[in-house]
Amino acid sequence: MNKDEMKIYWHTSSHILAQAVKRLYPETKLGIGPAIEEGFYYDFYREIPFTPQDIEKITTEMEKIIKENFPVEKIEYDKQNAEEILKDEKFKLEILKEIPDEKVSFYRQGEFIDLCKGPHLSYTGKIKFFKLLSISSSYWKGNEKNPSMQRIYGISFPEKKDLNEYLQRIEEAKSRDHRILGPKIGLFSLQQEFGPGLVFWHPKGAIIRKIIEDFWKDIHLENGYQLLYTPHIANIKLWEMSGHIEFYKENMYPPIEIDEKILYQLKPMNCPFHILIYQDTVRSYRELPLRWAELGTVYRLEKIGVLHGLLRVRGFTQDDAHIFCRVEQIEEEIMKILQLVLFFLKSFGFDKYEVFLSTRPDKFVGSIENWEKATNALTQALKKKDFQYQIDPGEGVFYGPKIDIKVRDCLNRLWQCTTIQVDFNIPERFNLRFVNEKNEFEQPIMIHRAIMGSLERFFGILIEHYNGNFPLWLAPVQIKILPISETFFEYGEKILKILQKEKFRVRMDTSQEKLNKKIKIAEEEKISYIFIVGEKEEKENTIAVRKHGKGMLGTFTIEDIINILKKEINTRVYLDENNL
RNA sequence: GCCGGGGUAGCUCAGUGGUAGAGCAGCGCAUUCGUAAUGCGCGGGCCAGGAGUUCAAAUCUCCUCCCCGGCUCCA
Repeated sequence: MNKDEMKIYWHTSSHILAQAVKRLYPETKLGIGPAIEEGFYYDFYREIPFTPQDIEKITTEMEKIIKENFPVEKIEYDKQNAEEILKDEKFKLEILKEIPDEKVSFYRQGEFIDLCKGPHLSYTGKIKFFKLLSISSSYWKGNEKNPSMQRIYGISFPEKKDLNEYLQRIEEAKSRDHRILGPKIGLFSLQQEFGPGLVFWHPKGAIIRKIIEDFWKDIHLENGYQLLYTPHIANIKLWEMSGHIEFYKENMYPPIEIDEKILYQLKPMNCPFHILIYQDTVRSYRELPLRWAELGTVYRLEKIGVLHGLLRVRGFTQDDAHIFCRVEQIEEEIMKILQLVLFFLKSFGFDKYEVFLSTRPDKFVGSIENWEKATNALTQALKKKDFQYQIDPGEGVFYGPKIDIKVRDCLNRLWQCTTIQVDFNIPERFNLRFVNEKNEFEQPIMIHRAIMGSLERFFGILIEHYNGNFPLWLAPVQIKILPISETFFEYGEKILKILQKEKFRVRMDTSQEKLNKKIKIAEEEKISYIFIVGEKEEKENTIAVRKHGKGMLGTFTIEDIINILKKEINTRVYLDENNL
C-alpha cells in the first residue's frame, strides 16, 4: 500500500473507533478523526475522561464492528438535511457551517454516520489488525480557549507483520529515549527540584560537548566565519530597542534590578549583542559579508508543560551565527551555509533530511521588493545546490523568509535542527549601515542561522540516533582495559599509559570482579572498545580486543590496534571488520 | 499554561488507615578468576513539599512543586 492508500485505511479505522465509542458511550460528542502521518486519532467531547479500561472495551467493540463487516457508503445531503442529522453534534455542526458547498458528503457504516469528505474503504471488515495506542487531550481546533477534547490515538495495518513491526519500532524508540538513556550512561541530568528545564552536563556528556564544540568552531573558522563571545545579560534598554520586550516578553526571565532601578535582562537571543559589535565601528562594503558565529547560551522561560528532556529546555546554547551582507549576496551566502550544514550533519551520521522554504506571511516588515529578492535568492540557492524542498507558503517569520532543515534519524524520525532566516527587521530597527562604493550609507541584510539549533537539542537527538553507542570520535570512553586478575594490573597500567599518551580516552577496571562481570559492566556502559589483558597477552605483548555490540575481534599488538582506532576516529563513522 | 495520569532508597518497583519493603546499585570481607551478573555481610527513606481530617496518614482531603502522555508553542 502506498501512503495515500494507508491514509484511507487509517481514516476508516478512525470511523470504526468513533462508531465503537458512540455505541458504548452514546452521550459522547464527535470532534474530528483524521488519518495522520502514522495512524489515526479521533477527538471526542465527554465530561468523564476515558480510562485504560475504557480503551479495552472500545477495542473489543471495534473488533465487533470489523466482524460485522458493514459496507461503508457515501451519501450526499444538502446543508439543511445535514444540519438535521447533526443536530446533536455541536462540533460537527460547527464544521458544517464552515463548509461553503451546498451539498456535503457523509459516510455511513451500519448505524453510524459521520460528516466526512472521505474517501473510505468499502467495508469495515477490511481493517485487519489495529491497536489503540494512547489517550490524551487536545483543544477543539487547537485553540486553548476552546473546550478540551479527549483524543484517542490508534494504528492499523492489513498485515499482522506490519503492526508488529510498527509496535516494535515504538518499543525501540522508547528504549532509546534520551531522557532515560542519557542519565543512565552518565551523560547528563535534569535537576527537577532546582531548575526544571536546566541541563547539567556530567563528565561523559561534557566531553562529547567539547568535541562537538571544537569541531563546530574548526569548521566555522575554515569557512570564513569569525568567533564571538558575548555576555549573558545586558541593560534592558537593549531589549527595548530590539523589540524583544514588546514581542517576546512572555518567554523572558524577569529582569534583575541593580543599583536601584537599573534593570538587567538575561538574554533569550544572541542577535542584539552581535549587532552592538557590528555598530561599534563604521563598516565598509569591503568587509561584507561579515560572518559571526557564537555558541551563545540563552535562557527562555518556557511554559512548564512544554519542557521535554533535552529537546525543549529553559536554558540552552545556540550554535548561532549572523551574517551581515547585501541583498545581492544572499544567494551566495545561503549556498555556503547549505554546504556547511550538509557537511556538519553528515559528520554526525545524518544523511537524510527534509528541507522547507517558508515564504512571506500576511503580517510582515520590510519591502515586498526585498522579500521577493530574498525569497528568490533562497530558492536559487536551494536549486543550485540540488535540494528537494517543500514550500510552506506564508509560514515565514514576520521579519523575513526562512529555510528549515529537518534531519531523519536512524529510526526514520524527523527532527528540526537547522534554521536559516533572513532578517529585514533588525537592520531597520537598529539602523544598521555600511558605506558603499559610492560613499553612501546602505543598509545590510542580516541572516540568522543555526545548524544544530541548540547543543542540548542536538545532543538529545544524537543520543537517540546512536542509541548511546557513539562513534569512536565522540565516545566519552573509547577504551576500557580489563585485566583478568590483579596479577595483570601492572601490564594493564603499561597499556593504559601508552594509550593516554596517544590521546585516547581510556580507563582501566581495577575491581575485584570476574572477567564476565567486568565485560557486562563495560558493555552496559557502551564503551566502544574493551581491551582484555591476561597471562597470554602479557607474554606476547598483545591485547585481546572486543568491540561494543560485536564481541571479540581478535588479538592485536598495541601498535596495530592504535592505528586501526585512529583510522576509525578520523573517519567519524563506525568501522566494522570489513573495513578495519 | 490547559486536559488526563503520576511522584515510596541512587535506579526499577511492591506496600490503601496501625512499627516503611524487595531486586539492582553502593560500602566491607572473602575469592585472583579468560569473553555479558562469585559468595557472604552492612549501610541507606521528612514516602515530592505544605496544610487539614483522625487516637493513628506513604495510604483520606485541599494547596503548591515537579514528572509523564498529549494540546498549544518553539532552538
